Amino acid sequence: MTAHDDLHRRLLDWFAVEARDLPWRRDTSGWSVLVSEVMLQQTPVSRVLPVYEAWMRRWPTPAALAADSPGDAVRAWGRLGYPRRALRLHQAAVAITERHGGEVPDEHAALLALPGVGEYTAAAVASFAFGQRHAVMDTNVRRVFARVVEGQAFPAPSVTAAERAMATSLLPEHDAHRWAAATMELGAVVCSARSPRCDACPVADLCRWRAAGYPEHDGPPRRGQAWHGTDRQVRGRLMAVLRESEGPVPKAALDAAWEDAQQRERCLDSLVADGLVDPVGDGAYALPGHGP
DNA sequence: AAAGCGTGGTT
DNA sequence: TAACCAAGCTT
Repeated sequence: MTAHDDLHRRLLDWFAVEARDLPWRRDTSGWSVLVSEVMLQQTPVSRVLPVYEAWMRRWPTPAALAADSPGDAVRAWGRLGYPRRALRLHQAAVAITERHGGEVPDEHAALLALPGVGEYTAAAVASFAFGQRHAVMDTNVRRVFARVVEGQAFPAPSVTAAERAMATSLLPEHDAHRWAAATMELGAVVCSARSPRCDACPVADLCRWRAAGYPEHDGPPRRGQAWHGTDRQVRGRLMAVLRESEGPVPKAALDAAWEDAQQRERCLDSLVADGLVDPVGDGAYALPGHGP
């Protein structure tokens, strides 16, 4: 019986009782898990739920999504944010249909090769859909390990080699996928960034951060993202106009979305370059249609 | 490898 | 209220 075994058992027992009943935990097919993971990138569960339900009803398989246009995906994405994720999920559906016979691949490397799938998402799908053993390191897991294991308030800005080695060494031999889900869940509902609920934590007495008296974060400043007046805000305005319209919109409709013409044009150009907007002629613009 | 990329709820 | 935060990825 090692210290790790104790940590594992407590978190797994806690998770068995406290796990939220989420739709992507009921339907753990590769497609369900992939869709949910992409939607959850930088986006809270509460906002993903309704979009996820509608999405899976409309496109129950990768082939179904691949058969519709990228613009349909972007419109269905609604206000989840980062609409390039919708584009990449559509591209992933096309790749899965063409290269993998319509089945979400179960190999980490094949998952990683899909558009919009990075290290975290590949590990998450391999774990949650296919029961494999991977270090799944999202913002929740990283914060939990930083606190419980390292005694620090927050992890480094990006994953370090040492951090990955530590997470890998903590992986249990069995039930690693459940361990991944449990540590994520703890970070999401108990060991939160702003106000951790240590009174409800199953491993509070093992936590080095707690034992050290909750020292403040001492690393490089955690940078927030500017918003007002940025290109991101302008791009969001332009996309909202296109999303809310059935078909193509005249340039004038986009011009009304932002005062500064130079910035507006730059953003429109960047959206076209990103494939999120199609110039359809006669000065009109639309969400991307089917390819040529 | 640092910076860009949406949106809205919480503090 | 401004700042922070949310199951990251890409270039």
